[in-house]
Parts: sequence; C-alpha cells; structure tokens
Amino acid sequence: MNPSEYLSSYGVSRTAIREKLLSILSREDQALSSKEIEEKLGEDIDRVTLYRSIRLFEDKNIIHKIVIDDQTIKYKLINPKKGSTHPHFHCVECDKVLCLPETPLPQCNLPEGFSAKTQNTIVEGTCQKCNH
Amino acid sequence: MNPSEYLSSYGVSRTAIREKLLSILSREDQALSSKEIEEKLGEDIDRVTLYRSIRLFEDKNIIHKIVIDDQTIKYKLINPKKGSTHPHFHCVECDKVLCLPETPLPQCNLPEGFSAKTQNTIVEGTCQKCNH
DNA sequence: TAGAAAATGCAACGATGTTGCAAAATAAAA
DNA sequence: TTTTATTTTGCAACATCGTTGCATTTTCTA
Repeated sequence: MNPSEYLSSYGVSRTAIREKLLSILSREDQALSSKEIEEKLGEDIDRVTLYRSIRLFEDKNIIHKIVIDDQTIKYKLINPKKGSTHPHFHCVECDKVLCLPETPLPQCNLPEGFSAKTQNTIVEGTCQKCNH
Repeated sequence: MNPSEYLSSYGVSRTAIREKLLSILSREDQALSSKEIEEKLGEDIDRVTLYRSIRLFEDKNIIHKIVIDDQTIKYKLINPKKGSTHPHFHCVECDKVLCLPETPLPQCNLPEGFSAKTQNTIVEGTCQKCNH
C-alpha cells in the first residue's frame, strides 16, 4: 500500500510532512526519538508541525510511544498484525529501542482489589550487535 | 533510626532540606512527583536545591525514580530489605503509583544474542480504592 | 473549480530541569 | 571551642522540550 492510501486508511489527510514522517518511520526497525526524526527530516520542517504530526499519528494508532526514561522517548510504527502490546528492549550501549513482538507480555500478580488494563515492560540490556 | 543517622549511613551530610525531604518521603506509601514534593515542602524552599537533593538521593540509592510516562515521573524511598527491582502499579483513575514488592518481576524471553541487565515493568490499571 | 475545512509556520509562551557563582551552613582540624 | 576547609544553598540566567494563538496556505468535498 502506498503512503497516501495508508494515511487515508487511518482517516488522516495526505500532506507532504505526514508522508515524509511515515516514510522515515517505515524504513526503521528501531524506534526513533522526535529529535532523531527532526534530523532525518532536514532543515525545511517546522518543529511545531512535526510535534503535531507525531501526536496525530499517536492518536490514530499509526505509531506508539515508548517511554524509556524522562530523557528517552521514542516512536515506532505499529504493525497492525502485531499491535503494540508487547515488551520493548532498550540497549544501554547503542541506545537502540526495539519491539519484542514475539515475546508475550509476562503476567504480574496484583494485590486483592487491583485490576490491570495494560502493561508496559522495558527490558534494559545489550543487543546482539553490542554483544559482538 | 533517626533522619540524621539515616542520611549519614548513606554518606549524605545532614541539612535541613534533606531531612525534610526524607521525612516527606518516609511518610508516603505511594511515590511522589517532584511537583508534589515541592508542594509539601511549602514556600520556603528553592526549586534548584530540591532538584539537587532528589538527584543526590537517587545517586546514593536512597530513592528510586519511577517513570510512568513523559509527564509522570515519581520518586519512592527504597526499602533496603526489598530493593527496587519489582514491578510498579499506576492507577489511571487517581494517578497513584505504588510498588509491588511482593510480585516477582516476570521474565521475558529475548532473541538470540540479546542479554538483559534490568527490567522495568509498569502495570496500568485501577487500584483497590478506585474499584470501590 | 469554488468554497469549506484542515494543516502549516511563525512568534510567543510554559513547564521542567540545569549551570555558574557568591553567600551561608556544615564538617573537620587544631 | 574556635578556626579553617569543604559543602550546600539560593539566586539569576539559561536550555530543552513541547504547546497555544493566529494569520496564511493547503487539502478536501461537492
């Protein structure tokens, strides 16, 4: 499916910036920060518009936000077949953030009276490449 | 153990602000944001000093930082007997953040070549009180 | 293709946290 | 205890990240 069709299938109108953003994200297997996206977009892009586009993509479930810590927030295109309810891996060496879609979310036992809706799991460690 | 002894046992010198901070945190079973701490400290405290004290406590392993999302970062006194390697619970109704020290951290299966050092798990849901 | 609706880009703002530095408080030594 | 050295504090200024208001431009719809 081409970018325009992809966007309209999510109810998002086609604009130059949104197609560029989609294109950048779809080329990556790793999650990107807004700063990294900004750098890939180059000079000719307004920061405000980028933030608005990212938020729109989030709201429309085109991407999901992965919060590693207060300094590290990354975005990843959602694979419609796999969703976004899986753990994420953060390499402390190269700072890559990857989805672990094949790993089921481990279950936690909650105290009496508590109920869980979603769960967020970040595994911190070193990736294949950084382990040589 | 009194506050002064507690601080010096962690190699932190005793000052008025640090004792107040320790006192506030030790009264809470829930984790507090820097804003919430600021409010409890009252008028007579400099923001900069508070941030520096929080960072110092983190560095000395007196407290740990729990990152829920980019807007919600909370701090909790570390119970030396229980450490800080357990899941956390975030109530989406009342916004409380609690430790789940009795719940072991669930294990994730990583792809070949990856190795895990630590893991961060936040369970999002509703707490006992908010479930009536 | 014309008009309505939505998106963009700019300037200004806001929240959160940091740095440099002089004054004050604490700890160590005499 | 008093003196001296080291830390900590509080202020002003700054940095980063993200948001809002609004006029202009672009996209969508009929």
